[in-house]
Amino acid sequence: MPELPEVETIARQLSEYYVGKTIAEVDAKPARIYQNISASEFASALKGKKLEKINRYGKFMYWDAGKVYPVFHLGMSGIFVADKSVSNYPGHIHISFEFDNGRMLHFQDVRKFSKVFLYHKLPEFRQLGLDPTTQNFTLTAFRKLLNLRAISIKSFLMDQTIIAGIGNIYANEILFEAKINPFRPANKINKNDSQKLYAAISKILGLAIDHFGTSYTAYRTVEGDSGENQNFLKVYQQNGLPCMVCGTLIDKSVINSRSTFYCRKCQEK
DNA sequence: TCTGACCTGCGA
DNA sequence: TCGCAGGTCAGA
Repeated sequence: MPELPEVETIARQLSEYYVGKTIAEVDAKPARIYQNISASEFASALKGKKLEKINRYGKFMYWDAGKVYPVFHLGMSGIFVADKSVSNYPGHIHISFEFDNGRMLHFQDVRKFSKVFLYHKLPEFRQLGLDPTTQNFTLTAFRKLLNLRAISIKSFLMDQTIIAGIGNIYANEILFEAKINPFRPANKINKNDSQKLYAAISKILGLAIDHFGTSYTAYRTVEGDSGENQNFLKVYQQNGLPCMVCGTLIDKSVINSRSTFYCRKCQEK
């Protein structure tokens, strides 16, 4: 599910509602989502802890709960809901937090592809590449990364060890914005196009954050609302519809087993 | 570098 | 009933 804009939206809402509050109770049901800890250990480690800060790196969200750091990757269908009444699938709630102000927070994942970790020091995410919302993501750094890889530019954008946070929806939208064919090898992107691509990454992700993310299927905000960015998509799931720029019908293809949407005219090879 | 598996719900 | 879906990773 969620790519960088959706995780950012959730992190911002959780910060607003829950930071500064103490976790009074944790009900963590055993599930395969726990990676380095059991559900019961996760619950007992967090009970009584004050939620100091909520951060995000790429598609990972991590909490600072006073020397305890739970880390969440939301997989394809993981969401946080403020109240069970806003959940479409209450039977798929895996963790429930009760805060000292009486407010509840539930973690739900229908498909159970999420991952939950717990660390006792600040996580560093060394296995991940640059987060495009950080200061380290410069045009110079981006061009260096491009030159190193012969894989398709779409695969490049979605490789979390190169750039952290871009998934299938935004890879398609970013390439359309930059007018670059998704099959082009990353190391064949020239100087002019690398500049356009670099700008498109920030623009598309920024707009999606402004629109509270894209709700194509499972994603909802903490309050159970849909995001709004699905109303602004130009190519993702638009196959067979005319391109907004030139009118050519949007094409659908497959790259690395993932649906790929692009305009053959605007994004010529 | 690519494919299939993981899991469940939905729409054609 | 079947194929597909925002992701990741092991294994070929």
